[in-house]
This record gives sequence, structure tokens and C-alpha cells, in this order.
Amino acid sequence: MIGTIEVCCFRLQQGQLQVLLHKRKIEPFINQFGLIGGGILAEQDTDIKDTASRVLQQRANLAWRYLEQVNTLANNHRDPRDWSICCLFLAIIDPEQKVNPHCKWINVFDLINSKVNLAFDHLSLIQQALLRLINKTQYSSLPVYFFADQFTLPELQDAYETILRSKLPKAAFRRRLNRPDILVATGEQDRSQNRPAALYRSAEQHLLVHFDQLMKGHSNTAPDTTHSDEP
Amino acid sequence: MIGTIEVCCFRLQQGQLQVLLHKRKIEPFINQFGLIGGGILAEQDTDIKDTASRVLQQRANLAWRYLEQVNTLANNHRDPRDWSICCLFLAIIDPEQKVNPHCKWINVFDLINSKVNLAFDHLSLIQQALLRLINKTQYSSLPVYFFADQFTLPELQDAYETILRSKLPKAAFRRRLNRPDILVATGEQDRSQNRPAALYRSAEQHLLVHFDQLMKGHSNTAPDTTHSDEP
DNA sequence: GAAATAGTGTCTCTAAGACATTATTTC
DNA sequence: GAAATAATGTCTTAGAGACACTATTTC
Repeated sequence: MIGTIEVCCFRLQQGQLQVLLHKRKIEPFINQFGLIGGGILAEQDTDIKDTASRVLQQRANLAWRYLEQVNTLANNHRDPRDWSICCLFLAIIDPEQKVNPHCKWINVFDLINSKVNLAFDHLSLIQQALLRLINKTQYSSLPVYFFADQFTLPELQDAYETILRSKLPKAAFRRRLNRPDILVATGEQDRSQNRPAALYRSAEQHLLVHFDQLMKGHSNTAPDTTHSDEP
Repeated sequence: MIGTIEVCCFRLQQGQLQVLLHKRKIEPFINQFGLIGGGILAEQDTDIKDTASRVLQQRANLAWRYLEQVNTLANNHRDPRDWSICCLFLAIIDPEQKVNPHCKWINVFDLINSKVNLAFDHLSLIQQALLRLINKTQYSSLPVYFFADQFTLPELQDAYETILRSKLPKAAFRRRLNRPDILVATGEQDRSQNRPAALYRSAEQHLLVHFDQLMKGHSNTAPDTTHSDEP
């Protein structure tokens, strides 16, 4: 039995929520696509989060802006070779970063609808990570992490709407998010649209802000009642 | 490196939220108290949740009414012997059940205030599991799982108030919880108080119901932004 | 000026929170 | 009847959702 991690990386690019896959070059599941993953190296990694960071760097040449444990899968059927224990992480990646050539970003909703065969249980892992992302977007400022630099409120609202796959009322959205503990106006403006929009960055030490009430899209996603059966 | 689980068991007894500890009979931390835990047996356990159930049964002679993965701890400093990977579970236990003599139930808030030394990082694990319990109590029907059989609405409200350590407004509480997808009146009454109270049991297939809005006590507990730093 | 996008004002509605009131029991 | 507890009614308030309106730019 060996301990491994898998990282489900998300980014927003051109209004799409994308997930990172790579083509496996070894058995099992050779030439199929799967998540970025790897084993714990007890000599190098002081903590399992370090393992995730290191694997992300080594396999995909990526650094995360947000990294969170989602679930631990451990059973005798997910790996055809042996009992397997695997810790799943959700990462948010800055879209400016380039990835290695054997990696590709694809639309996560298209992927799930396509029912393509991924290596191991990786499709299920992606669904779990996506559910966590959707749930947390409903009640927190998490999507701020998708932006590396400055951004406008309409861009942030687009991020929420892309993740939740539903439109949100503009006034209420702005009332919620435009709080000094979440956003700080930089004084600059984005002039790429017609009327210029104020630019913001995340507040100093932007820890996740949790709201008291859900932002509900229209699409009804079941709550992530799971951490292997919660959120 | 070996894979282990620890289970943080909670129950409500006489208006107290209690956690289960047992006295270790082996090194390290011999004669100190700690959580119930044990290793994965690849031959017996088909899934890590099975491991938790089996360990709970073997070590404490207990069956759970609710069992949820909270976090996975894996680092090089939590066990003095070696790199350790450990999956933490939260369990809710029926107070009718008897435990083995080397186990004891103690008030979890007293334990945390007492700053007693527990084995390994078990005090931290208890705090994580407690935080999850508190958070989920704020936005779901989870405390229903503390009741094995029938219960009254005032008893259920007491459960919430004990976990959240604050009083809740009665009318709003009843409006929230008294929904047919959460509670079903049995037609019977509890006559132990003055005016009899209607008895309920959890609705058929009582899956956790998530509320759209938090129930906020007065005591401000930080949100469980962690699963090693979320929910 | 027309079109497009940013940003605000205001009304309604839902549900929480506060509090009073009624209902049913024991003594 | 008094005390205790269960259960309900009602008022206020906060914030979401809906929607119209204003503001600032490009063309």
C-alpha cells in the first residue's frame, strides 16, 4: 500500500471553467488522460500539502494560488494493482502560467458531459472537486483566488456565474462582495469595455470570507454533503 | 509509512457534548489518553470507512449513527516514530451504547479548556472534528443524528444549543426544523415535562438537509475554512 | 445621438430574531 | 389557581432578488 495525492486544478479562461488533464505515459491506463498525481516522498515532503505542491511543480510546472484538501479515497478497487490510499486536492491556478506540453486544459462541464474514460476513478475525483468548488462559491469569496492581479467587479461576477452556471442579480452581488475585508479598490480602471470599470484586488491577507446566506443559482446542484459524504 | 485512521466520537449525554477517549496501553504515549484509532487492514477493509467502522467496533465496541471524513493528516512530525498518514473521522454515537472499560466519555469543551496533554496531535484532531460539527450544526440538520429513537423539538433545540453553546430563538428554530423532509411526528407524546411534547423521528431516508442560511449563535466560532484548511 | 457597459436606487418578499401570547400539563 | 413547559402568533429587521434607472464610455 502506498500513499499518493491527486490534484484537480481549475482555472478560468475565456469565460470557461477548465480542469487540467495530462496523458499518461505509463501503465496502467497508458495513453489515457488523468489528473496530475504522485506519491509521497517521506524524505522531501514535511506535509502532504507539500507533496501536492511538489507534484504540481514537477509534473505540470505549475504553482497554485489556492490549494485545499477535498477528500481521501482509500479502498481496494480504485487501483487495479493494490489497495490504494489517495488524498485529493483542489487547486486554483493562475491562467497566465504555461503548462508542460503533455498537459491540457479542458472545459470541465464538457468533460463531465462527454463521459470520456479517464484513468482510474479520476472522473469521479473531478466531480468531487467540482462540487466542492461550486458549493464554496455559493457561500464564500473563494473565486477571488482565480484572479492573479487586479480585476473588476463584473469580471468577478462572471467568475461566479461561470462556476455556478447561472446568472446572478448584479445589485445583490455587488452588495455582497464589495466589502473592505474582501476587496480593495486600487484606484485604477479597466478601460477595455465601454464605460471604465473600477479595478480591485483582494484585501490584504485575503482569507476566505464565508457568507451567512447562500448565493443560489437556478441550476440545482446537490449540496456537497460528502467529504466522502460531506462538505 | 503506514496508513491509519482516528475516530473522534461525539455523543450528547445529560446536556453535555462528550468526546470519547481511551487510555493507551502501549508506547508511545503509554498511559496517556487519546482518540480511538488503528491501521488499515488491506485484506479486511474494502474502503477506509470500513476501517473506521471496524476499529470503532474492535477498540470501543461501538457502532456509529453518523460517520464522516474530516481531514487527512500526513506529515513527518505528528508521530515521533515515522512519517505518518492518518485519516480523521467524526462519528456520532448513540448514548445508549456501553463502551469498553478503558474508554471514557468527557465533556469536549472542558477537555479543550483544560489543555490536558493527549497522545500525538489528538487534541488538535478533536478541535478539527469539533469545528466541523459546530459548522455543520449551523447550516444543517446534522444534530438529528444524535438521537437514536424518538425525540421532541425542545430536545432537538437543546442539542443545537449545546453544540453551538448559545441560545436560539424558539419560534425560528421550530420553523426551520419542523419540515417533513427532516422530521416526522410519530403521534406519540413525551410526558416527562409539564405540558406533553410531540415526539418526532427523523424522516425516512434522513439525508442531511442543508439550510440556505446559517443559524448563528452568539459565540463567534471561526468558520471551518479548513479541511486542512476548509469545509 | 445610439449602443454598450458600469454602477446605483428602490421595491418586494422571505426568513431570522425578538417578544408576547396561548395551550396543556403537574402540583 | 400557580408554576412549568410546549407551541403559536406577530412585529421588526436584514438581506436577497427583481428591476428600473443613472453614469460614462465608444462609435
